[in-house]
Amino acid sequence: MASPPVTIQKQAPLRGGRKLSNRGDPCQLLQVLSCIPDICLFLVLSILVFFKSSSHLLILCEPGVLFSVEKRLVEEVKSNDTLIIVGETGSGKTTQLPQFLFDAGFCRDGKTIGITQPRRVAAVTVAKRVAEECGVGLGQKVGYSIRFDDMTSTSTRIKYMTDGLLLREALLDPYLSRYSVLVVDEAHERTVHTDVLLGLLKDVQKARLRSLSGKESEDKNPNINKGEDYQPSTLKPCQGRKFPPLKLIIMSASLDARVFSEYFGGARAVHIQGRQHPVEILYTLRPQTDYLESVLVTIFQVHLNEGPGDVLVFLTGQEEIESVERSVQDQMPQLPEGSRNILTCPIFSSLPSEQQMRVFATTPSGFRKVILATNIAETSVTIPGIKYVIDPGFVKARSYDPNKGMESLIIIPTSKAQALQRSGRAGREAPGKCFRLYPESEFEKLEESTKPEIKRCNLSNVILQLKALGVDDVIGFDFIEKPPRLAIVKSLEHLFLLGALTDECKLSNPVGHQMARLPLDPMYSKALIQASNFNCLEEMLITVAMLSVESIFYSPREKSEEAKTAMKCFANPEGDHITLINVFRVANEFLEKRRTVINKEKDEKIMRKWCKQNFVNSRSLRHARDIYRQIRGHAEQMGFHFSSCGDNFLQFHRCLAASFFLNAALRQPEGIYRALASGQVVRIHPSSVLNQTKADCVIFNELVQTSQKYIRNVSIIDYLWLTELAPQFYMMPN
DNA sequence: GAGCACTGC
Repeated sequence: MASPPVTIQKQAPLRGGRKLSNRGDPCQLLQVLSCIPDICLFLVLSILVFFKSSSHLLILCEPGVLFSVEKRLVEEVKSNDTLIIVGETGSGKTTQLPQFLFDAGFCRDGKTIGITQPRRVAAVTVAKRVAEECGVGLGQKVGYSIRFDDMTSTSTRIKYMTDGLLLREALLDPYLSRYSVLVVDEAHERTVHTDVLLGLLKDVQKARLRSLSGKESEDKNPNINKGEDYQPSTLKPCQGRKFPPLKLIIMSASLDARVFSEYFGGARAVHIQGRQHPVEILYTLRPQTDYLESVLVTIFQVHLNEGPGDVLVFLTGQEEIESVERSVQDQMPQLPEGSRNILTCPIFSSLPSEQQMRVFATTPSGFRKVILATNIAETSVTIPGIKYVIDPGFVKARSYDPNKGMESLIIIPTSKAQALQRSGRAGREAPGKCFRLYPESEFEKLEESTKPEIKRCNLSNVILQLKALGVDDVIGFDFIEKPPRLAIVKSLEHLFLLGALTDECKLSNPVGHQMARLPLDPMYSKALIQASNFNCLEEMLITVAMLSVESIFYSPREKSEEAKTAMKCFANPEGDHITLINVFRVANEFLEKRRTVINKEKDEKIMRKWCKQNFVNSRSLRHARDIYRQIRGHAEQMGFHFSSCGDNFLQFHRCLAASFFLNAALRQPEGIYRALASGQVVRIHPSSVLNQTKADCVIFNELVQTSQKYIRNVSIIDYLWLTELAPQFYMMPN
């Protein structure tokens, strides 16, 4: 296991893309290659100088010619309905552009400029900064709106929000009539929400134009010559209302603006130069057989041979992070005296937040921080002080098999865009270095960009949303990239079996419409609707909220026995669903008993303490409580019949069967289970309370392939209920 | 008897 600490000789950084073989290096691990041609270096430097004296955006129009951008950008927006802006990180596009547009009068008549972000934290932090820059209180002229947290008012004119939230808004206001401009930021990340939003906005833009020209009726009239490139809007007609044109701005960090430009009919694209410092890229000479070993060697090489600065290492998951951390600790004593000053710092999303915060603490003097991160550090979290990035070139990615209805997590090579994003993390404050642990020839073979999420996920929710927006032909919908046809068909089938769609594939009334209104997985929405009929709405509200979050139980390796004992207090022999209800109820009772007045911060503290004692993940529980409150509000608005089954869970279990019938599994002679819908052989996940019990028939909520095919969140049901409660799927032979 | 990247409504 032990790998000898490696000494390497220091090499002069090169410019101009020349390669050096590192003769004389016994390890021959690394080879230097600069990615920054001299001309670029010059440009970046000249801009840096300019930035010192002005906070304005810069636009690069012709080589070497710099314009102050405000006027120019506003002109571009005025003369183009759709504009693509390619801006590097640090260009200030997200904070500056909306202010320019506001000043240029785009908020006249009480209209709003909306800016979408893929992540909640980005929406909040950018809004705060812009409010500060404008010298206004947050929630006045500048505000943000994200799920569970709305900081806007009637006077808000610059509104930052998550893209998912804007999609929800479109359900209530299909023409997004309050917005004069919509800016889709970070479009290159291609999340499901961004992709659906782009398709929707393109449609809204067309429909608004048509509302002005009074040609709305043409869509419905077969006698009008519609020309070759005629594409009717799929939105519901706007019934004589007139809408001003919608300005669309797509902002992307990647260099392939072409995809977006082509999608929007050859829309104009402009580039904005950023403030990124140059990063030197280094590759290995040969492919590495064991990338974790290479990571270790490189960490020590950087530590022994490079100047001061913290190191960021990209790994694929918790297990790798913990293993590398152990190895670094084990081998540190072999380093020369005076060099045993590495401080390792893990960060991944399921790590409790107090421990995550360690990466932001200033490195004690005389130490070098080595941050071991998943791709949470790629976009979600920006860590200061990073000068060196070590990138083995792998990522754990979700993939989805529509045929089997199964998700799996697989380790795959990163894309070029991802590798670029990772290396950029070394150049945020000063010039840096990125060590890619593969040869340059391998880099050339990587995919240009990461496969858009919409091509590798379950589409049921997307399709339900589109149907609710009035898009009936989802297969024909103008996606920027079409998801696999099979995935669409399977999801349509799925929604039909849940009763959300009619035989004509239209949204059913009221079930389909109700399901679309609930911000939940369609199967969970269906469970809530069913629950009214089974007199257990209260219990089902808790259940779907708890099922909608990351795992509730937290079990650190070193305290797994204690965690197991703690979990037993909540366990119910009927299954995981009641067990989750127990956790929610006990936590709630504890809080009710402890609190005197309602004080949000104090409540949180009490909850965190309770969670720690009971090995419950406090972040997950808080999230579940938020979802519970939100969904309860929706259920009240929709006039659901509120009821509780108390401790008589028979009806609750029948309701589980009636809702999750597509996820039923039967026990086989050998103690394994067979999933009825797909015929796959599965096992009950060891974290389930039903693990090692012998129920004949169970329903489950998740089927995940890891080392085996596991079902998670499992409860016992009676086999006969399936034919009784879901005859559309389990027809009895006559 | 396992272990799961990251988001979002």
